Order: sequence, then C-alpha cells, then structure tokens
Amino acid sequence: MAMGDLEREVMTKLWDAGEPLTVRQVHELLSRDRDLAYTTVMTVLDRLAKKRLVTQQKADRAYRYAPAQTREEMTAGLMLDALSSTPDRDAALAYFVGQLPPDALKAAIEAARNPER
Amino acid sequence: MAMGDLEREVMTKLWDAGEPLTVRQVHELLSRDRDLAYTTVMTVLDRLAKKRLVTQQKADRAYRYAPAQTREEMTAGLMLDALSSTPDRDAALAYFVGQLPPDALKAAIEAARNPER
DNA sequence: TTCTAATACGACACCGTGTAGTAGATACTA
DNA sequence: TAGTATCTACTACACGGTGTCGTATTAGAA
Repeated sequence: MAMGDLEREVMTKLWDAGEPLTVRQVHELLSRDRDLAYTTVMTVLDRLAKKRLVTQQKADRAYRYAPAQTREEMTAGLMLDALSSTPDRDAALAYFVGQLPPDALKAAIEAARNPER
Repeated sequence: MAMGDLEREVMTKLWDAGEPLTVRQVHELLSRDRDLAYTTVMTVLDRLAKKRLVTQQKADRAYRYAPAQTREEMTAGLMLDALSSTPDRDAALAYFVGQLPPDALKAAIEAARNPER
C-alpha cells in the first residue's frame, strides 16, 4: 500500500515515540518543523488507521495511535511485496542479494538466526 | 517510482517480448484480453519513457520501446528502495531474511556468486 | 450547564493514472 | 501529385489518493 510523505512522517514519529500517541502529541511533534493544522494530523492518522497501518485505541477522552507493525516488519513487508509481484522471484532475489554488500548479508543472516534482541 | 496496473501490464509485454516493440505491437498484444484504444497504449508508453522505465528508439517511421531494465533488476531495485528508505536497514534486512524460505535464500546466494548466464 | 478539547464529516486542490480524441507530420500508393 | 494510411504530439477528462483545513458535533470537566 502506497504512502504519502506526510503519512510517512507521521509513522516515523510514532515509531520513534515507542508508545501510543494522541493526535495532539503527534501534532506537537510535527509542529516543531512545519506549520500544520491539528485536523490535518487527525485526518492523516485516521487514514493510516483505515489502511491498518496504525491501530487506534481509546484512552481517556482521546484516541491513542500506535504503529501496527515495527519499522522492520513494514520494510521487510514492502520488500516481500516487491519480490512477490514478479514471476521470476528466484532471479530477482539472486540479483538483489548480489547488490548487497556481502557482510551486510552475512550479518543479517546471523541476526535472523539468533533470537534477536 | 510507482506504477499503475496498465503500466505494469505494458512492462510485462515488453519483458516477455524480449525485443523492442512498437506501439502497434504492444497494442495488439494487449488487445487480446482487453479493448484498448491505440492512443491509450501510446500515452502509457510515453509516460513510461518519461519515467525512464522504458527506452525509446526510432526505427523506420515508428518508435520502438524496450524496458530500461530487466525484470529482476527492477524488482531488486524496488527492494533496495524499500530497504534504503528506513533508518534501521540492518534490522529490516535481518527481518526480511528471516521471512524467506531458507533454501530460497541459499539458492539465491549461490546464484549470485556464480557468473550467471 | 456551560466550556473545552476531541472527534466526525466534508471539502477542495493537486497529481498520477487510465482512457481516448484530434490535429499534424510522414510516408506509401495509385 | 493527390489521396490514404500510419505515427506521433498534444490535449482532455474522470477518478482515486494525498495534503490540507474548516465546521459541526460530542463528551467529559469545571
């Protein structure tokens, strides 16, 4: 699913926060750089929720929004999408692997094998 | 760079053809399934050329269009784009690798090492 | 109950994409 | 050379996604 620039920025704030945020909080974070209406942020969060990219949970009066996936999960998902959308997956994967710095791949395999964090 | 459904279909025809095709040829290929105006195909090819996804070369009176990249290159490029657009590449790559069937990865590494076709 | 903060809903512009028509150029044919 | 067939160039329009807000409504707080 495609994502616009502002949507991506909002996701970034949510990921960086590490905890569910209210519209107001996201709005304040974004307002450090840019000048955005509160309702703009609300609309974006709402659309992200409709796309199932964030989850919405009511806490007190306000909703709190959290990413539905971690950043890695989403990125890996996009990569898998790209890979799945072609008939020649094997060739594409081979080509992709060939593009990577070899130690990056090695490290990734190592990290994937071990129980993570 | 994003691509629409028809654009993707056209790319598929070009890849499958294995040689540069004229608008007319692409139009005929597509007309087997759907009912499309000649100029529609022309517009799409033109836009793909503007996006540098296909190359245009004049042959005789008509242009011939060919994909700028192989299918694998494009797919791998999309995967790399996804990977590059995130701060935590290592984690994302590790996660991605963990999602793959292990022998798929092994085969890809093997194929990437060997000098290909 | 009145105020305030949050949400719900709608609106509008812009851009990419699917879709196509028309006009102008180019070349083959009779 | 005039007519016809092909191509390309340019324009257009509808539709959906995204950025951007405004107004209306609602639900707690004071």
